[in-house]
Amino acid sequence: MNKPEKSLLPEGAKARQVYLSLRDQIADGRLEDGDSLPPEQKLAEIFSVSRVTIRRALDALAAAGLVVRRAGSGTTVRTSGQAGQPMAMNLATLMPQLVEMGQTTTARLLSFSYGAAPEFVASALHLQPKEQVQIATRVRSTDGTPFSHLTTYVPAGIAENYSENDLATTPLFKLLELSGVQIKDAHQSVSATLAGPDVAEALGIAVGSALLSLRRVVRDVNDNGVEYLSALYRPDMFRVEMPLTRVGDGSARHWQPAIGKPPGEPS
Amino acid sequence: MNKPEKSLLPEGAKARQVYLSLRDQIADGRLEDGDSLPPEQKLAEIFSVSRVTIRRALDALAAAGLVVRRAGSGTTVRTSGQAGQPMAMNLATLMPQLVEMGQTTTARLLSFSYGAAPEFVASALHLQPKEQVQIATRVRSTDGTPFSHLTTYVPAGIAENYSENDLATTPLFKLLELSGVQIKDAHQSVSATLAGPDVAEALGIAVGSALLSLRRVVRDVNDNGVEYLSALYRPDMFRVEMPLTRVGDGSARHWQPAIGKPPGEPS
DNA sequence: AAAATTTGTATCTTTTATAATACAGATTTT
DNA sequence: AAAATCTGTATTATAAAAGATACAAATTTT
Repeated sequence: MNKPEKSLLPEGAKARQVYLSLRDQIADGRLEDGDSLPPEQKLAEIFSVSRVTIRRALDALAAAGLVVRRAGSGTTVRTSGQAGQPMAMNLATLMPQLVEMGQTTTARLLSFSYGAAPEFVASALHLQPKEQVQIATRVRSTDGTPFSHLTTYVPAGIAENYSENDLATTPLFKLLELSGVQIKDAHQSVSATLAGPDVAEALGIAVGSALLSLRRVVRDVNDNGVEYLSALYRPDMFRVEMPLTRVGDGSARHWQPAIGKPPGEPS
Repeated sequence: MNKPEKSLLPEGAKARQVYLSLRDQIADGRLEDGDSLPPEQKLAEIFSVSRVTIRRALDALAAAGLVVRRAGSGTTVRTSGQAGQPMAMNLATLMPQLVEMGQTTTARLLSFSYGAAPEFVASALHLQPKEQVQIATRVRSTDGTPFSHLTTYVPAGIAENYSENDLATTPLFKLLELSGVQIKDAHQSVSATLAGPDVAEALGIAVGSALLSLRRVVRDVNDNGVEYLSALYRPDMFRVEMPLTRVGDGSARHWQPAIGKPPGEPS
């Protein structure tokens, strides 16, 4: 009745550690495509764990498609033929390059309510304490695979200009502008966090997976905060891309974000 | 002095899950400063685990300073008085705002060698297969606390223009320009990953912690790749900040990175 | 074709995490 | 001041992860 349950992230502490170590060696080039891993028995000695534990780690690596195992022959690294490149959000456009990639996204509304703004939202949006905000949580998917978990906070007065249904179809900042809000600027902050149970379930990933975390505060022409976004992205499906140019001369030489130009194609 | 960072996520699978869930609820505002958590017995029922497991999770939260526990009274969320804001790297300058923050960083060289470029480096830098590169791994600290783990790949011909010692004192792109390299542009890609054993040890964090991952390819005026950087940052100490402006009219309205302007102060 | 390797599978033991339960000490409520 | 709550601590039992071992099946080497 219970299927083997091929987990991408080992539950146990040691197996997980071995998995992460090998994954890192593959990711940073210490182990390259086609390289043979040491036999399981050797790995067990290297990591000072039992072969069973090594096995669990290798199972996870194989499930993730990072290695190929063949009885008698051994385990080899396989990084080519990896799942297509993750979706990219170009900083210059603030929008995922969906059109270029021929991909479409769908949104599903997980929760929708009005309530007092949490402290950090109120201060970021310059709201009165306890001011009412609309809190909506959505999951975006591409080709049926969820890749982002979005929670937005919008002052109640503004949020009343669009319907709960609109949220499932239209990007929020479009809704805001359609509502007459004059967006002036935004500030994004990117970081990383671990997936908790609810987010993990919504995104179809293991609890404790790494997530790209993006927070965005959007302000209108009067410097009133109109949107606070807390977004979590699967790092294997989403990245923030930033083309940069070196400008200026001599000691005034500095970096500047390249605008309007997509990132250089990988040859 | 800095305390040895007792953030230690629980080893066990369930305790870790509870810890992450509660931590997330605190992080995203569902639980606010001063809020009382349900008593341990209630939490055990809510999460369907034993009180012992709840206790381990709360121990970790308390060690991380996110909650305060008082016998008889209960456990309350404490987010104020938290460790100061993380260092920010402004996109517009590509440099951490160290001067403004009155902070200094030191670098420690973990490894230094020459070898064949890993495939992904070779293709990103447009190198010949097997071309020699200098591979250096450094850890940067601020006030004695390590916050980033940097691995750089530089073509051997270029790398010979500076010494191993220079690496510990000077940002790499400065060394490159001092070496006569004319940097034209760069491309950064930001994502997230989990800390493996070696990185975890170097950064003084637990294995399996979330890390901000940044990859940067720097090219010179002839479009030759001169540096490949793979950087890992502690998310509690480092963020990438991106100020953005809405420009244009009507349907041509779009986002643009704001340049030369530091992010708005949080009042 | 035989021998040596290496992965696949199975069983058993040991260790560790979790569960269940009880009660003491601190704090608040009645 | 007594009762009700809640955290702190301890004990024992059960479940899960890890270790140890043996051998079969696939592959490579000799």
